[in-house]
Amino acid sequence: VSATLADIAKDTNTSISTVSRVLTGAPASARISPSTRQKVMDAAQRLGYRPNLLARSLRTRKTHTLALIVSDIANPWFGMMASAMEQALHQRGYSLVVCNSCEDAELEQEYLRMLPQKGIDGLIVVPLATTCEQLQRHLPTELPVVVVDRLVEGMEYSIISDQQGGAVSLCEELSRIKVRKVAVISGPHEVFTHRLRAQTFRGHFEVVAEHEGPAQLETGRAGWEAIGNRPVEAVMCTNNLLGQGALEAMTRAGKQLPIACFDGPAMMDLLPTPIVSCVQDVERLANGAVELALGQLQEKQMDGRLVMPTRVVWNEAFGRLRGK
Amino acid sequence: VSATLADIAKDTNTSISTVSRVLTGAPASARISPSTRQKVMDAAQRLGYRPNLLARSLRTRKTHTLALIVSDIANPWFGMMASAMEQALHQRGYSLVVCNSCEDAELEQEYLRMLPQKGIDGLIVVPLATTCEQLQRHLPTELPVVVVDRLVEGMEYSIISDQQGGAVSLCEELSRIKVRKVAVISGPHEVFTHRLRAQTFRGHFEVVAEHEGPAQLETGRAGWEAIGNRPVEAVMCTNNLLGQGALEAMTRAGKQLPIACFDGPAMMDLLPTPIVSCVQDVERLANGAVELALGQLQEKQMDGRLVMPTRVVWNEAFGRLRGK
DNA sequence: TTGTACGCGTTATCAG
DNA sequence: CTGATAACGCGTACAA
Repeated sequence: VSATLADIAKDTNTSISTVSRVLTGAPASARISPSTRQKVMDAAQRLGYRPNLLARSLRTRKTHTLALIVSDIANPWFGMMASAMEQALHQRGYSLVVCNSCEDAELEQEYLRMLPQKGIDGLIVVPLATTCEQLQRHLPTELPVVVVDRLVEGMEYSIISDQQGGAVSLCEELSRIKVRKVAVISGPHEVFTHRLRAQTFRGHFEVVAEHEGPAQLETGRAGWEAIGNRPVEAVMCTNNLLGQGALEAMTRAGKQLPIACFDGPAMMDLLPTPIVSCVQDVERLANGAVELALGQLQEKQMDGRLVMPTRVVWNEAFGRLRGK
Repeated sequence: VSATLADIAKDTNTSISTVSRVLTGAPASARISPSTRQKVMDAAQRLGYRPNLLARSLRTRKTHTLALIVSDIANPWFGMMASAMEQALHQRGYSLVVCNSCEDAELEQEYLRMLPQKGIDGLIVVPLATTCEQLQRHLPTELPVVVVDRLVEGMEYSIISDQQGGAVSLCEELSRIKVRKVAVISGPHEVFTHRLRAQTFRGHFEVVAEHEGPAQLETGRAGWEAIGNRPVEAVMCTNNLLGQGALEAMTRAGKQLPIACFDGPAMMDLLPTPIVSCVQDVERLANGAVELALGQLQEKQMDGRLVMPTRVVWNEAFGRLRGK
């Protein structure tokens, strides 16, 4: 398809190695006569030479490609994360292949098995797997892995937000508006973030209704239904999708209870329902994860467990309740 | 890192070729003695053999990897598209690398140059480039390319939604509620979809205000501001982000003019503002694009220009205006 | 300063 | 049925 080193060597009456040296521009190319170098570079230009990165990767064992595994990149939160990662990576000459585990542990394992064979330099993952053993079973031990938004015992590199801090802030905001009894709608307890957030919620309020399920819109809706006519004063959700689902169902039922959730819905300012949200700094999470992954590649000494701050925001409706 | 064909050959006292034949399971493996085959498969199992797909790709010139270039995967619409594509691809044994062109023509060119070197089997792109020449300048002519959501003169394979049909439907809905004068907020006219949609809008209504800019939230907000106190009866936007931006600004200004847009905001049902939206079937677009890309790889005969239907939906507030 | 030769792990051709 | 052997395109000791 494209000219190869051999083509250029032939064209310039030199050897492949010389051409390689010139074109890789490495220190080796320092000791090369200006004349041949010029000759080679001209020919490369003229023949439209493009290095075959596959071949190079086979040789150097570096693909300059990372993989990202998340449950579903259609989730806007993961979309933002992936976007930020891709940009950070591209800037440093890396590509990103994305994988949807679809909340399916089997599928996740399949990716875990396949990706190393494809040759990736590192892996960033928001895992379903909860143990290091499950995660690394099929991975070469020397493959850099970064766990994002989860904490997995035994995994050295991870980056998360301050879950408890954020959850506590949410609780405080609800307390401030005199809430005592809440409903908690939560993602799977096996999942780090959901478990932590729900726990914190329980510690602060009297939980008169609780619903658990996949972290999806549908669970949020079902969660609202499950409340029935119990005397809840606010609804707390452990992520954005759950919050949105609960909000939908609640609105449809003509109610406007305050909602507290993580990474709350876009455009909440336009909604009449009081919403307070603890938002994670997705960009910092993404950049941090990239940093950790690439840092491992350069065997850099780093703090392996990063914790990012969160920020609590609320919409106007909540602001009115809250006063001042 | 992992066992190679050579390792297995050594272990079983056979040759690399035999091992390869057994393990690739191709028709060639039909003529292989059951005994050696068993021996080999056992050894492969025992040594934990994993084919090095890089080496295989170098040989076969197939990477089983496609690339997707979009302006920004953080845009939920692109997120959904990417997600659907990835799932369709994974099902057929392909991976997906995603690239954000960030609405930057230079960056797009950079990806166009780099991706073929990395070895991809095909490319799916929602291009900024508007001519075939710009698009294919750096691409090997034999690389399968599918253009999504745009029409580029000279590109054989593309998949779009029925823009005019959808735009007309939107107009009809507005007409039905007696709208005559509208504001049009549009993405760049160079971009196929924005141009077509805006044109159709202009053909149906008296446009008393028009604003053009990058297809971003900010442009939507600015678009609203630009209306000033002109007598508009509805706001028409050429995509989701613009619609959302306009909606925000309008709500903040305490107005509730009807909004018509494409791929309208999530959760519009919860909003008091009347919204009518023409939604594209992202999944079908995604699956169709994958079909077209993989079809080219198998040299399948296909209709190269697919047009998908759209669907008009509205929220309750709009429904009330509209009546039955 | 430059060229030769080998290896990365596969697939594919051609003898035997 | 099986085994050498030659690619694929590139990097790099080692030799000249």
